[in-house]
Amino acid sequence: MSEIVTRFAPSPTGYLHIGGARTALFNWLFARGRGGKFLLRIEDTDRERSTPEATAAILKGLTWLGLDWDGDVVSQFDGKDRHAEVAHEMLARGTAYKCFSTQAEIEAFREAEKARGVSYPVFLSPWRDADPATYPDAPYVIRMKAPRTGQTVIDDKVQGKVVIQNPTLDDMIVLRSDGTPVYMLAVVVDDHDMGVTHVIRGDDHLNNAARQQMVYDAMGWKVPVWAHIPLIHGPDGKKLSKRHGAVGLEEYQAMGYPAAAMRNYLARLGWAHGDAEFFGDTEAKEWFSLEGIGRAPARLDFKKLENLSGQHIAATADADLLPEILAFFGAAKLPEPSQPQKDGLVRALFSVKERAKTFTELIEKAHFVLTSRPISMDEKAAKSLDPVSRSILSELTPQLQSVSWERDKLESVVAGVAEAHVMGLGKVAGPLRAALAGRAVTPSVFDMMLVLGREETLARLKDLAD
RNA sequence: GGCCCGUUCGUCUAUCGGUUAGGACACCAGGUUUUCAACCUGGGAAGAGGGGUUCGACUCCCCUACGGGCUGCCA
Repeated sequence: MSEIVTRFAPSPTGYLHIGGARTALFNWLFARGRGGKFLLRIEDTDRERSTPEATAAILKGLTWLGLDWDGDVVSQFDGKDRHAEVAHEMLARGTAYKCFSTQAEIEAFREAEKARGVSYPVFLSPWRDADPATYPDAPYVIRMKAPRTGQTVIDDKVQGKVVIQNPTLDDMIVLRSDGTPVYMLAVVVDDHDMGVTHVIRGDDHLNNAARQQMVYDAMGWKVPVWAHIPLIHGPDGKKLSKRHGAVGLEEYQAMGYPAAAMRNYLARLGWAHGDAEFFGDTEAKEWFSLEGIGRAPARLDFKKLENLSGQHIAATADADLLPEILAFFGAAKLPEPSQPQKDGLVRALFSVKERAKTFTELIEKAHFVLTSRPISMDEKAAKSLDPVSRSILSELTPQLQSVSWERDKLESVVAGVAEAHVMGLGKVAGPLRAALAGRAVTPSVFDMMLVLGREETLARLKDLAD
């Protein structure tokens, strides 16, 4: 058994689409789990729509997602001479021919057929079997001489055997009149030349596979294993589009989802391994198989993503979490934290990582170490600091001055004050929370005091008294 | 229009002819609780519809409905 080679081949027409990211992930998991290679090729043969910025965005997205590719990024456009060469080889083999029909002629043919009630006009070029002696001195395209009868069977690992009737397919153009290759030819040539053994891609290419398989056959090349995966839909079940919100992968990073959670979630979208829900790369690589891919399109479910995200944040070691959080600041276009803020974050991490579902939530809860005196109060915090509460806090202050700065000691001091006023701990914790963080949603007040230290804690309480 | 693909709880899915159709997220109720989150207990919730095949169909076949894809000298 030879080595497995997969590839991801996006068009550089914008950002990295979330569906594309999943396709890339599947290819990556399949190759990496079997000691194979995962290649990256940019399908930039459409010069008008391809931009270097888009290519950069795709590489950036893949890098963030943690999908590393083997070798250099291949530009499909760079292979245009090779593609043309193959087209001419097909010509020489008699599996392709020059077609001098103009676009206007073809258009007119389609119009006429439709007017006659033919719903799907198949253009049959008059040049298919023409005598070269009759060739005019005019621009021409090279068309593949596709089989006119019989059927083409795509043996797909996800969709099963898909049968296409050959007469429904016209002789597709492989080389345009300006000598540039068409995508359908370029993919096949590139996949063959790159040694791709498994083509895992969106099922919008399922029909294309038939024509591509014809090219493989025409050139006498080995057909790769096909696996056409269903597309991802929006939460409403419709095709994913911008109105659904996040379609670009970078938006997910900006929303504060860790890459590991994205990999986990995306892997489970349209693929399953029994009841496994929460897992890391090691398991995913080991478990991933083409057989486990579902046949129906899956919808995006942000609630589930969020849940997985929270689990991953909680399960990640502090040391690994920090660089990700710092990268998040950049992705979310937040000002880079200062050194003291970073230090505070490190000390506070234990108190926030298990209660944050995203990095956005995490830094919101870590606000108490990111802010500095005087603490500004949000509305809810200000509301909890009524005169009664303030006076209770002022009673607390002297006791905190002398207590040993340990969690259980702090707890008993605060509980003691609450008891003295015949109230629950919550009645004291609320205002205390506000005093320390200026917010109503924070980690445990005791954790905050521990992180802040005696001096800062007292200073924040004292600010309130003034 | 034609061709191709799909259809299990609200969502992601398990099941690969014989199960009380399982899990996860979400939701509801209760518990725990210093806020949030987490956690514990319990609950409601599914095989699109119709025909076959079979001793027996969510699983196999056909039809319908619905959804998606393709139908370019785009990728």
